[in-house]
Amino acid sequence: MTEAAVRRRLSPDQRREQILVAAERLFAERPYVDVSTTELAAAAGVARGLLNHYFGDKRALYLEVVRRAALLPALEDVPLPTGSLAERVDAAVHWFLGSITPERATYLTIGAAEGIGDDAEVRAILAGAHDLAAGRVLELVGGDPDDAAARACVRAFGELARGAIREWSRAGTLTREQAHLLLRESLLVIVQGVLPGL
Amino acid sequence: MTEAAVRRRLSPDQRREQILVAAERLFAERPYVDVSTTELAAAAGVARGLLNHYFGDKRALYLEVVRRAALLPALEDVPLPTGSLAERVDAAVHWFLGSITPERATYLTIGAAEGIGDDAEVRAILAGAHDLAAGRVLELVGGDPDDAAARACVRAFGELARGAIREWSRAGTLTREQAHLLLRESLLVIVQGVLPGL
DNA sequence: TCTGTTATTGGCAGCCTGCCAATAGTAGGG
DNA sequence: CCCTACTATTGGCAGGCTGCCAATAACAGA
Repeated sequence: MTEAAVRRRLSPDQRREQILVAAERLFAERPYVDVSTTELAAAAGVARGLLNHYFGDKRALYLEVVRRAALLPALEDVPLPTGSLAERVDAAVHWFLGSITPERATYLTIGAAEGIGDDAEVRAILAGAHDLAAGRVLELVGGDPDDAAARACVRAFGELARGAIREWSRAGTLTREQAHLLLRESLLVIVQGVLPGL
Repeated sequence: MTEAAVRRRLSPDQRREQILVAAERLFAERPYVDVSTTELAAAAGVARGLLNHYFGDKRALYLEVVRRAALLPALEDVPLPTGSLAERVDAAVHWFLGSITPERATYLTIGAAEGIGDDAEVRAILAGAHDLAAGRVLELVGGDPDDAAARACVRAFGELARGAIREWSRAGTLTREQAHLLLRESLLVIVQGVLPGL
């Protein structure tokens, strides 16, 4: 590849974004250790040292990528639905399923293929993002977002939701309708059969 | 520590086991990259080169540890319960919750705190173990283990189960009874409200 | 055009990993 | 009891990767 060897000077924000985009792609398709900083720099069309300049070290860059990927569904806002409980539950499920588009597929690889290893910082990032999404769902279905136990239940439901979405969107073992059915019925019974009994 | 510097010669099986035990501990409490082979060897009381001799490379050792940890609950067998559907569901949930003892806590860190990164081999290991557990649950509740869609639903339920167990056993945000209630009601509605509608 | 600012680069030093030849426990035969 | 063959085990070498830092060169403003 006869790359443009001319050194161009971008604004820090642009350069930062450029590096993050390249890093997100590489980190998503291969495990952390298999992606070298040399490779990251090449993919971003940048000298290796610049990664350290902008992010400190490789790990910090990685954490930034994880943060952005994890927050994807939680960021978009959705109008609070009205109607019966069944309708609000359906709307919540619809939102969650719809928030996973092909170009957001990176979200699905989160925590799905890594092994053991207790990384406190990564755990905090994921926990925060998942909790945010859980709070959103709890609002949508008309629950109390300040009820710690209820929130924990919905966080656990989030695991079910991500699992179902992976079965549908990656494995192809469920259709979207089947995933929707699974999540709707489960969330409904949680809201009206489990939360009151806590 | 004035370690026993005497070089002792063990049987390959013993040495292998000794290394695996040490590696499981280290890999469980810190991310892969932060655990050096030097450290692994020291923890096992062994020269660094011996790791390569027994496992090939660091990654292979790691995969072996993941494999053992992931298979923990799936390995123990449980008698098929009899009685009503509700009773069988309850028994299945009880088995899953009971399979997570403190000394098996490593199981809970699986896929819970690492970030993104699509590792095909790790994914295959985890998928196999989770599918095994799903098949077990499907048998316990009297479903058809050969129904691909049903199996996918129960695999997704497995995610909920691991999430609930983490909320209970690690975060402490749910009591065991609450986790049990959540899983029982969810599994019940899946078996009788979702699976028939596929 | 020139100059100051700072985005960007290239190379150095240290650590980690995989490999391999050398070493030394240990069992079994004499 | 000694000695030898087998092989478990070690230590060091070479290559690659990472973090750091001083040198360089775009670009804006005067």
